Amino acid sequence: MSSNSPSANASRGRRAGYSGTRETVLNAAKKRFAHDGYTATSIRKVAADAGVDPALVMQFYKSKDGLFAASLALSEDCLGHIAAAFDGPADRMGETLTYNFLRLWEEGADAEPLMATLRGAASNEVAAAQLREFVQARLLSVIGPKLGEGVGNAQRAGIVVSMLMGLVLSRSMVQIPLVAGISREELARSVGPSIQAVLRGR
Amino acid sequence: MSSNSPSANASRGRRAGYSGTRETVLNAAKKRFAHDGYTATSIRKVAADAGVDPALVMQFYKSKDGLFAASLALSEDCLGHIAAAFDGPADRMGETLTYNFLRLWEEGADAEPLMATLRGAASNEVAAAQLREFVQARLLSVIGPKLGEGVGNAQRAGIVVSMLMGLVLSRSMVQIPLVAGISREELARSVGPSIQAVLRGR
DNA sequence: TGTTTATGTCAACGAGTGTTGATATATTTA
DNA sequence: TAAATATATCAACACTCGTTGACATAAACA
Repeated sequence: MSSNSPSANASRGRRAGYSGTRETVLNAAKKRFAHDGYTATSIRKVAADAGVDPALVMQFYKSKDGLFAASLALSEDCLGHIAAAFDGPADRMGETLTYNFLRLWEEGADAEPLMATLRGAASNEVAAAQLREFVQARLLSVIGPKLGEGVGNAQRAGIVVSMLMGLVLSRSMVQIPLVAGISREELARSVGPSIQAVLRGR
Repeated sequence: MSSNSPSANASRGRRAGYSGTRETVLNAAKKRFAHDGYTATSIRKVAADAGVDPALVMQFYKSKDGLFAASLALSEDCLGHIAAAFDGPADRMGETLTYNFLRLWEEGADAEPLMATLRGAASNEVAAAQLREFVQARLLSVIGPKLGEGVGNAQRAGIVVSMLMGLVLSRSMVQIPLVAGISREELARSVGPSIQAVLRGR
């Protein structure tokens, strides 16, 4: 398979050509961590999924924790859609926020890292810390400013995020039929006004 | 240490005398499963916590799954306090429900089994199924009748329970300071009206 | 008494774990 | 070309895991 073109396999963003096996391994790891949790995911399984020797995974990511950390990395504009929820019509803010929050966790590039973080938090302190930091620091730094500086505003934002994570939990992890069976649109419509009420503090 | 009294160690409720080691082991298992999750909990650790040989744990509970199942068992009147929430003043139903729900997961005899179920659901299908059943069947059989038979009432009850589990998640598992730092009373006061709104369907 | 059952310990099995070092090939660079 | 680096495989290490069978003691029962 020798090609005379100098950089035939230029994968976007990588420094040089080489192979794209690193990403294949990382994608397999993201899937495993997101579906099986931290402890139940083994380097050997990830390697098998990627069709690669386990030692190569270690060579790429140093340790299981290194691979896990790489699997939890979020995209740059991860919170873009969350922030955008506050730019729409003010009276439907709660609904838009709910819809976009669920969407963030359920599809797109950040869905698997976020689910891996959530599942991992059940048995891995690093994942719990990352989720804690994601909610308390990053998410609230986006939502907070939209609420002004009223007393207890940050607290109410934390409560809202917690409740929305509860919906994610029921839908994607526990898969409670009554909640998982509803479309995002309908769910956001049902919950939106109440979310908005909590956010605004009545 | 020989005592001449014939039945010195009569543990309450057990058929005969013997020792109370079974309960000691079960309590150790509940703690481990509730704090570390299913996969990270090993029979050897539980045995060590209980000061006992691992083989004895197997003899008592047959397998790790047997021990896990026993650790998830809930008390008989587990849902009593949840039902009681609907007997108080109607205008504070959401607040009372929230308070009692959080209380159920955070203290008392059922707190550890419930947390073990929640943590276990992240990596163990049995635990996920049990949590699913607990919410969809048992919890809703208590809440549902209190809401009458309006269209979508069960769905809204499922949503409420999911959101309340989100609060538990943030407080006890992820320990997000903003949410874990609030007292149950204050949290129930903040969230109560909105919970009630979701429950009633506006 | 003797028999049965419950309680408890010990050593070991096979399997899976994260991790390492040696080694071989392919690609890039000089 | 040759040197250097990246990619990849293999076998093996020390360890933990759930589980088992043999064996010992203690209590309950006949």
